[in-house]
Amino acid sequence: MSTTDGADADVPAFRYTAAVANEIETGWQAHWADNGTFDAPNPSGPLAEGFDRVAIRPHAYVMDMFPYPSGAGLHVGHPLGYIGTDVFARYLRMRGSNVLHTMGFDAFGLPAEQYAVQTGQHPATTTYGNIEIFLKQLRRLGLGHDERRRVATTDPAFYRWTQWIFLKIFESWYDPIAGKARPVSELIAELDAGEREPAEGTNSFGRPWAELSDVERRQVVDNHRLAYRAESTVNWAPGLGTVLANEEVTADGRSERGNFPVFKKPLAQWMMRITAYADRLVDDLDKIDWPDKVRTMQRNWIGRSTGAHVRFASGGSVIEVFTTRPDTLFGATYVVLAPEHPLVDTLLPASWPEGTKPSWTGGYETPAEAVDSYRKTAAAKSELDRQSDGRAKTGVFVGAYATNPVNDEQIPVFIADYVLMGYGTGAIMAVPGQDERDWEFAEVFDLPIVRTVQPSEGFDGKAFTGDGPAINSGFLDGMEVTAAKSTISAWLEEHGHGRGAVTYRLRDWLFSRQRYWGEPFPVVYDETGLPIALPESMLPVELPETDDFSPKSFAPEDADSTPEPPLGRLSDWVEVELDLGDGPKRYRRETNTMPNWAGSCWYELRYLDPTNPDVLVDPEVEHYWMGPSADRPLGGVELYVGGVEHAVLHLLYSRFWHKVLYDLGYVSSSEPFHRLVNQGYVQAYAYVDSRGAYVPADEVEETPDGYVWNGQPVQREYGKMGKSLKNVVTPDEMFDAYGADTLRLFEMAGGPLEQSRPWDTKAVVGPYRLLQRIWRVVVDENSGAVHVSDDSIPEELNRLLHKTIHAVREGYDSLRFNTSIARITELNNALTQAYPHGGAPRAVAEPLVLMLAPLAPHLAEELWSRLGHDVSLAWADFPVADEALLVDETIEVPVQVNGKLRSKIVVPADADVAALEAAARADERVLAALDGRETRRVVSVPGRLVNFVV
RNA sequence: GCCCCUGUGGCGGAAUCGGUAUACGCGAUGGUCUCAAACACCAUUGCCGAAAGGCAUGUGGGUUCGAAUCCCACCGGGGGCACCA
Repeated sequence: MSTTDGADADVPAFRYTAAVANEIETGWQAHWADNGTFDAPNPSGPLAEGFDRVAIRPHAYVMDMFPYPSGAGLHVGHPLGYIGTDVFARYLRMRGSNVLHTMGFDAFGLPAEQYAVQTGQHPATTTYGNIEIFLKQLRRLGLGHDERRRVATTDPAFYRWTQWIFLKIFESWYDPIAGKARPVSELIAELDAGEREPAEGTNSFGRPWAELSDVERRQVVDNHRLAYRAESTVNWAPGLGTVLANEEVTADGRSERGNFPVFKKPLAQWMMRITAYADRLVDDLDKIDWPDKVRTMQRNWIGRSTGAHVRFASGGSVIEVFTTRPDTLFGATYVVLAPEHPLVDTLLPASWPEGTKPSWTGGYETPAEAVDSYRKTAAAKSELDRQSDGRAKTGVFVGAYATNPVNDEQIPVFIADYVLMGYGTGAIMAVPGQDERDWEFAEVFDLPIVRTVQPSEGFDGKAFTGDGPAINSGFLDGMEVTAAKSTISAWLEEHGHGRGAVTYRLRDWLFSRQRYWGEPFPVVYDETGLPIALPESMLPVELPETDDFSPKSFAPEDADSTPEPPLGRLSDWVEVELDLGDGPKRYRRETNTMPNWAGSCWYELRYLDPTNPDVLVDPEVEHYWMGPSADRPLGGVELYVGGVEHAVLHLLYSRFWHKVLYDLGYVSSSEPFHRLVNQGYVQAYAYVDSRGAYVPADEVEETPDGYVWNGQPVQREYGKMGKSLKNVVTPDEMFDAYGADTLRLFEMAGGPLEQSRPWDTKAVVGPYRLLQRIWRVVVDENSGAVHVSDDSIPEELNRLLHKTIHAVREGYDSLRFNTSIARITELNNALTQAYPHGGAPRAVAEPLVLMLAPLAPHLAEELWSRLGHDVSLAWADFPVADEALLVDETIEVPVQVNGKLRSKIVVPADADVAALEAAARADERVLAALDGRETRRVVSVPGRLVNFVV
């Protein structure tokens, strides 16, 4: 690293060097901490001190996605977003807002536990050690956090409330009529009063509520809960030793963490009824200020499809299918069920009916054998197999026919693995004429194909999925798709053959994990085996101390293994005697723990009121910071910055929890994060030698012949920053070489926050020079004296100052800090040109320092103080541009001939259309370009340009 | 395959109300300072051309007095989804 050394004899004694920067920075960091500079007062409660000072101000909540405190510490890519929110928060504060900006730690979860297992230390020890390292690095960046509000999800005082929220969710059900969550106690009261019967699918006992036993009633109620235990097909990753949520499994059937194979396995697990919120989660996306990309991903993930259920009679049974194209019903030439569909067994005849095509039977003697064999093959197929066989359509006839309700045609019923039990009704009506998958299947099994939509002219494909008039469709003929859909839906309903229906791709959220390092469930089981919520007074249920915290994992491919929660080994903890109101009794504790997403589902609320022992957040405090407003109709955090990788994980789960809390009346906002920005990634070059091995990137030199390391040529690659690529640059290196302000400025100068950019250490000198030059405007490098003057500002410079203020504010407002930096640089360049030996007017120097403050706060504070101010500039007023000075008296206007630039003329700023044209016509270069030709048209736009068309 | 984003000098990027393309920075080149180097400072720097001028925002078309910006098609890069009926 070649940079200046403050002790170097040739360098002026008072130049801004890395050593000076370090001294200034640690000094101001201590000052801020000692004075609570960034403490944001709450309207009430323990953090209310000083609120009267800010009560009439606007307020803003600016937040980062909190980090996972890994053992590796930070590299220069990590703080990009943290610096961005800090700059914005500091700017808003200087614009007069009470700004809440803080940081916490998301510290439960797999990586912390794996790191602990590897190092043989308890996860608590490693986690809190890592948090210390992170805090040191974050502090050194000069982030203006309200440190009183810091939380860690692993702190019992924090997860007490994670457990409390779980209990609220457990004690709630979704009332589809009210369209919101309500307490289970109200459900029970309504059931007891006979005002309501159990919801469809929740009562498997075949008797009404009034005739059920107590235990049966408990089960019926449990089936309504938003947090419930259910036996269902879940994602089991033996290599991790835990089950996973759908969102944590990649498209090729592996775990997102660790890349282990994931198997579908029926297991009893805790689920969260996020599907009850599917509509609201989709609809509210339109009312929040998020990137389209993330909103699209959430919409796709939820996968709402509007269509209809249609009933096909088959023997004595009814097959209900879901379709988004009820208008194509006349073209339904067969029906397909998922192989696991429960109706299949009742449909099976003893033998193949007359006329069964040999290719439909799979070569088996009876339908039962054929179905049995097909099911086995399908079940043995992994996700990977399914993809690798090119999705060739397979299936088998079940030996039964169904009646198409619209034309009474008898159509065959198949099972095939291209129909999924988990979606819709697990059954489809196949319309090969309008569906590509159905077409392929029809070709394989030689099934009839009927077009019911007239393909557009020139269409030469197979299935036609576009819009067009209905054909071969009886009373629908001639209608366009939309009209045909509503007509047939009405017909189906009228004749009792179906009704409009909506289905979702979203599945309920698998909420239990077989890990030690997570929040214990506040749940016990009695002799019935049904869960019982512990009372609030027993919270937190603390994670028991143990050395035996390693997960029980298995060979990654061992699909037959079964999860074993580590807490299950602690029998003294699991078996417990409690008095839950009916005298002391023995109970068994729940031994699963919550997934690492739990804490991050609500931490934005705890920041607001981090020490409140009575409620998770004081409603007045929540309403002040997050309540709905004109700008934020659903409320929520003003700005939330984090990586796009959480688009359907954290950001979906936290919206769900927030909506439950909203329904139950604990918060006034119905969305947690009003505005979301995904910061880009800092990427880095890596270098490989001729054998393909990575060489240390910081030792590679660029020569005219290419890149060279240790005398040998190497190839440049581009990728993530990381140990394995030997290209990590740490903030600490940058602090040593340049100081934190230079690093902050450099990270923000690289482009808009959303944009990924390559790290280029040698470009860091740019911002470093800028800071040196700003320093030099205020401080004499040789004497150390402040050398600004009290002279008045020359007219031209004053106009530049105010234009700069205007542009810099625009940059800050729109999170395009790179443009703010460019304008600050321009102003400073003008100053150093005009006053090369000092003497710049204080009236320019001071606003310059203030404008720089959000980006390079330490240097700005230092200069501000040297300029004679004895109070931190953190709350100083951001400079305001004088509108009158934004427009010049004369302006330069381009003149074009036929759209080509031919000259520029200087005219009064208020020159009108005619004056502008006259001035242009008087210009010699314009005359030459016109060359005496007649102008056919003249476009004269005041303040913009003149264009002659000849 | 479908959907979304994106393409501007050697590099990061400005210019998004359709109105002077390339602000600002890095790098490069020349200079000042220095015994020398580094640092710092000053100047030049889209391409072709001696100049006049011409050509340039992935490619090809279109709309327009005028297009990096709007429309169509194609090509390249990144991301998401992937038998979801």
